[in-house]
Amino acid sequence: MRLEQLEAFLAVAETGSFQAAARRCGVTQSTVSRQVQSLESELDAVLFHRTTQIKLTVAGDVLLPRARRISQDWQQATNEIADLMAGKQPELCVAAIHSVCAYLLPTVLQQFCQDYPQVQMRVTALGSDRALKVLRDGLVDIVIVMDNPRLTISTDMHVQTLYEEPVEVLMAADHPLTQFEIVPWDALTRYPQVVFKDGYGMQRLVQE
Amino acid sequence: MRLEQLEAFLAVAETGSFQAAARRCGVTQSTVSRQVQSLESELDAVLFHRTTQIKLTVAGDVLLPRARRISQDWQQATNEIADLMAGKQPELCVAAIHSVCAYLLPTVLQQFCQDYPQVQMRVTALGSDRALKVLRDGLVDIVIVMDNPRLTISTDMHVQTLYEEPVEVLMAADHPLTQFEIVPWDALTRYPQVVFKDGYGMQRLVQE
DNA sequence: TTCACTTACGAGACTCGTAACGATC
DNA sequence: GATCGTTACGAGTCTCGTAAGTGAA
Repeated sequence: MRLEQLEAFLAVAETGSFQAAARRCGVTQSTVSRQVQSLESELDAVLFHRTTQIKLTVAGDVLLPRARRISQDWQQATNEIADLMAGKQPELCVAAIHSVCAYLLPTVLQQFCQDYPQVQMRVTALGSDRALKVLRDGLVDIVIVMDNPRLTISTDMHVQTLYEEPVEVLMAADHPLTQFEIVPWDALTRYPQVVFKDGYGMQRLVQE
Repeated sequence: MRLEQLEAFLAVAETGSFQAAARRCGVTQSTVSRQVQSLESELDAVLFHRTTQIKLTVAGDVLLPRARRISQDWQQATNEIADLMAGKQPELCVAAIHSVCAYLLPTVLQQFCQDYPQVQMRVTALGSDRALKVLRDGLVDIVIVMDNPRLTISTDMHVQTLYEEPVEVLMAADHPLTQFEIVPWDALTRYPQVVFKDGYGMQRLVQE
């Protein structure tokens, strides 16, 4: 079944004439005629009494309401997706870790708001764990967090790597770790550290 | 939009795999792939994340429920019409004038019930006017009445001539009208007659 | 290498508009 | 004769399965 056949059928049913239907669909009468015929042969049923004035048969009568709903559903789906693509989604909720909110997001958001002025933006700064939870709960549309191997195996969300970032250690000038150009993890574990509290990606990273 | 494209989309969305979808639809994977691509290009939106495991995009998520309903609607329409054609209409209500009920219907009904044993028949004997009224009210599916020119111009019902029937005049052997081979209408009007009461086609015929 | 999706290709089917045809008024 | 639906025809498009290509694990 092709949608145009259904539209042709609807047009004929509603105008009561193949010619008028053809005008409405922007095609030739012969095309409308053939489209309706295709439909009829697919359903194996005559849909119209082709007398002087076109009238629906019983089968046509059965098809009419369903054809209407199918046409509407498709149109609605088309429109919604077109709106989605055009960025007319009414609201976009973003959660991101504090560092991203502070340094990365401002310029991006400015550009985004310029490109899609219709979209209401909502931005929240959250720790990685909490951000993932609200994403899973559907409270936000996207989150920007530190990479976490458990994410990539999760089946119900889509993960995309934005950029790589070196993790740096801040210490006193006479600290023993200054001997390293690149501090190994096991060396790091031998000294007391100041890190984020539980629920933050960095904390999880160091802990592991 | 073609229905098969929508079915392919649904199959992929529900099985999570193009291959499984192809098996379900009874076609090649490449066909499923192309059908989904057609849909995507028509909607101008990507419907699936084609990573290791197939996941719906936001657009795909929007389409899914509508696609389901369209598919169901079409299937239901198909089934209903097929049932209709197979004569599985649960009930057929017929109204006919008394003469037809007495002489014509019995053999026809017997044949019909043999051909379509699933159909519940309801037959009512009514005068022409009353029969037309119950037809218009949707209380019966078809009526068999005497021809009436006002019927053929009526827009909301379909009229089909079944057969022609001579109208005969019954009179005493010594009645003046016996002189005619065919009694003219204006001669008939000059004598008192016994006819049906109001609301019967014959009465209307004579009156006019 | 395997597995899964995409793409290239050629055969066949489909669809369209034009135009001829048929029926009805 | 005018109007309206159907049918024939040829050009162009689409769709399919097969088979080769591509990318990830």
